[in-house]
Amino acid sequence: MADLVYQQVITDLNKRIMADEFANKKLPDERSLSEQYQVSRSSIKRALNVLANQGLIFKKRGSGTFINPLYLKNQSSFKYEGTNLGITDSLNTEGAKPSIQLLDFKVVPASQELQQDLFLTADEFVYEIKRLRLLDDQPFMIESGYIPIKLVPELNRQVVSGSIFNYVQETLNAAVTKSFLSISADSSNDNDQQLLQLKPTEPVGVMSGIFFLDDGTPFEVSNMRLHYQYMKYTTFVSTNS
Amino acid sequence: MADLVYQQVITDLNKRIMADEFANKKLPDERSLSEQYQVSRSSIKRALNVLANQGLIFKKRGSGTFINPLYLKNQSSFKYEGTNLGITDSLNTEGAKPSIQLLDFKVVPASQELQQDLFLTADEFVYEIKRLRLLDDQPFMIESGYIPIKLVPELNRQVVSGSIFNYVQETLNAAVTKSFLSISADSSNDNDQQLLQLKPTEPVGVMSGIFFLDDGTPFEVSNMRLHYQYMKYTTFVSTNS
DNA sequence: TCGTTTAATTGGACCGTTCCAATTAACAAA
DNA sequence: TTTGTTAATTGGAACGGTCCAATTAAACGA
Repeated sequence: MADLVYQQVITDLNKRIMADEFANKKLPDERSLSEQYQVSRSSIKRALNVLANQGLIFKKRGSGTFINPLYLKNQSSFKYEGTNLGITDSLNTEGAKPSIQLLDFKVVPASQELQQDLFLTADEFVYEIKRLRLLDDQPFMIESGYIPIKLVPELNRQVVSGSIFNYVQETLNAAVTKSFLSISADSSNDNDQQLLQLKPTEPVGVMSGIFFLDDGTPFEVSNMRLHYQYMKYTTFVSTNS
Repeated sequence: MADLVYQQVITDLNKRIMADEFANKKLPDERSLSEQYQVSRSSIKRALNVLANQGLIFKKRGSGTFINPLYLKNQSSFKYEGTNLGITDSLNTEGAKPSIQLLDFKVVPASQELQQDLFLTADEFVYEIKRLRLLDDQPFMIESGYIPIKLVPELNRQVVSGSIFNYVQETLNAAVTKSFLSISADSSNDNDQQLLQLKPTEPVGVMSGIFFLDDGTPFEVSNMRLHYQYMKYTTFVSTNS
């Protein structure tokens, strides 16, 4: 994680910024940083671009590079800081203990939509995994996942009761690092209300998507219905990537 | 938009991919592309990186660059394709005519939170702009925006009844290109139900954030409550940016 | 003092190269 | 044919350089 030059620069600059080392909210110019870190200006630029895309700094040609004082307020329920995109590692638990309750686990034929999303033919099968996720015994997410059996032939109840992505990373040596993610809202249905302890007027947040392995293989189609108070997705949007 | 070398490569590759020119789902290697386009491999890499971060292609060292066949399904309510992040230009209207109904427009002292988010002092003022957005006369979003008066001293009811970001872009020559965005869900309150024509059990999607000018100046704090059927935020998440 | 012109600063785009790591293909040996 | 080794392919990281554009600072003249 930290053997790359530009990654090291990122890490160090992050520290220095958080330590308020740049009191005037302005970073040294790129040529000076290049000198300081004894790396090429290209690597400095690469590091600064990453930070800029996170909203931590703003760059202004002719003027300089400035720290965004509002970066701190950026606290989401999801962090995406681990080595994969699994909920287990991405969730901002804030001290609460996460747990998983397995609701259902079986093998079913791939529906038409699943065939399309997971590159399967009509005669192939998928695991159907329904789980309830909790934080300190408070349920907050109903998760329905579909994974081709051919990708993980040896999935069992025990594995599925824990972090599937971490299991895959250890056994198959393939990380789940990318996904299409769609976020929406919906009224709670009877099942939601019962499992998530919601009143009929209280809604759920919906996060659904397709998760990919690093090589682009679609690994899982997932549908997550969250207690509305637990869904907060925060991001930094920039048009000039 | 298209005078930059790597942008041109992006545009052209996009076309070729959409035209299904690469039937085997594999792009030429970077060195060949460099030759084809008569640009450096660095520029090719830059272009491919953008496409990879959009989820359009996957790159695999030693193997090649491959097209993601699932990219098409990626249709969001929001596109972020214009020159700024305004709703007016970002909304996927699908043929419906967008309109704005001005609910309230006044100048108020900046609250403590607004002072912090917009870099204001206690004696400064902000516009408070409440608007209802519609698509073909169907209301779908209640928008509450707060903009420092010092940034746009001449805002009036007519401007505020249209696209504020476009107005700013034309008059101040400053584009709104970046924002922190937070997405969540909430039960609908009386006001929501009345304005958005919702039943008590039907929820709203909430999108709130801070919008910045290109130079990093916080321009607007916005709170948007959407009819739940109109909120669909789709994105591509990748851990190795 | 004020406004204008000129120079210095600073990030942006792009080039072309070197070395490397992961993967795949080719080849040779059993 | 199968298996193990070697070579070629392909993307990744990093360097260091050129030229440019936006901005700011300095110098200058009225």
